[in-house]
Amino acid sequence: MNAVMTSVHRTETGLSREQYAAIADFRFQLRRFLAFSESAAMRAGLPPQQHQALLAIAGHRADEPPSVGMLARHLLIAPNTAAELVGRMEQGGLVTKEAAAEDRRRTELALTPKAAKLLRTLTVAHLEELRELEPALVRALGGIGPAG
Amino acid sequence: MNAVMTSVHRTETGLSREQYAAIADFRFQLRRFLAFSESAAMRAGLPPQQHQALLAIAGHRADEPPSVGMLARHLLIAPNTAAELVGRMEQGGLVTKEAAAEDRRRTELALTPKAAKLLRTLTVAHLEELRELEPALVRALGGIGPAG
DNA sequence: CGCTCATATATCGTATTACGACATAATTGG
DNA sequence: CCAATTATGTCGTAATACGATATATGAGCG
Repeated sequence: MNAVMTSVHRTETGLSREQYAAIADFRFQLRRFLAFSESAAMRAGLPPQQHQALLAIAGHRADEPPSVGMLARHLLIAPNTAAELVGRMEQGGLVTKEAAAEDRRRTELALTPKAAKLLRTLTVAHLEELRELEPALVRALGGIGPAG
Repeated sequence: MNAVMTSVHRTETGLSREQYAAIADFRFQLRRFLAFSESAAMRAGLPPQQHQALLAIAGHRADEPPSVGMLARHLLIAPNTAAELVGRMEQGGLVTKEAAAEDRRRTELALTPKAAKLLRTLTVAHLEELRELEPALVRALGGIGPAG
């Protein structure tokens, strides 16, 4: 809104209660979306992180075929954690593992039909929910930067 | 749903690889921010959820004074989980508890000076980081709704 | 008023999962 | 071919959220 610093309730530290409230609200909106996502995944019978893994595999860029390490980078988890996650997903019949042809250290991943179907259902629900939550998210984000 | 279906690479299920990639990218951007936030909190000596609790308390709306239940609602956790969280924060010297005057079932919370200082530092860092990440977040969000 | 029900918080045992430390296999670079 | 690096896998541990349960307080009502 205004270029200069004219917000009310500024404390001695340079941070106003409004700024705390703006960030808190943004985090609340994030939690709302994440809670929806977790709930939807669990209702579909998937631990949330396995849903994220399926999404990362399905949405992988062509230059980086799905692998354990690719999952670790995309999900921002340690490589050994990704290996454990993939192990659970294989047990659940969601992915298949196969040593890569060029570099046999790498384990390439593929979704099973079961996983593809689950992910499709979840994604439809997420697209709808995101279109509903987007305004609140953008508004919350906007309340942080310029407005102060 | 949508009026016309014209996106490329549409699969037999009505979801394109681009849509999966768009949602995956949005989640990746969210994880980047959340990972920054967790890392910043840990570096400050705070478990991430305790940082969120401090933020919720500092940014509380005037009509709902900070309490265990208010935290549960704001952080989207069960009331007993919020009670445990507050217990850990009290042990850590971050909050003080006091039975509310009007309703002695409620436990009202207040930040200690130590917590206020930690939160201020963290918030400054978050404001800066959010201003940097905001474009990527908005772009990722925009890639979902209209573009399909 | 006394009783019952609902609400707010607290406690405890359990389950999930991410990590560090470590191990193994495969590739790379001399 | 050997040393270093990379990719994945295994195992024990730690953190924390939850369900079940308990206690205390408030609210409604005959």
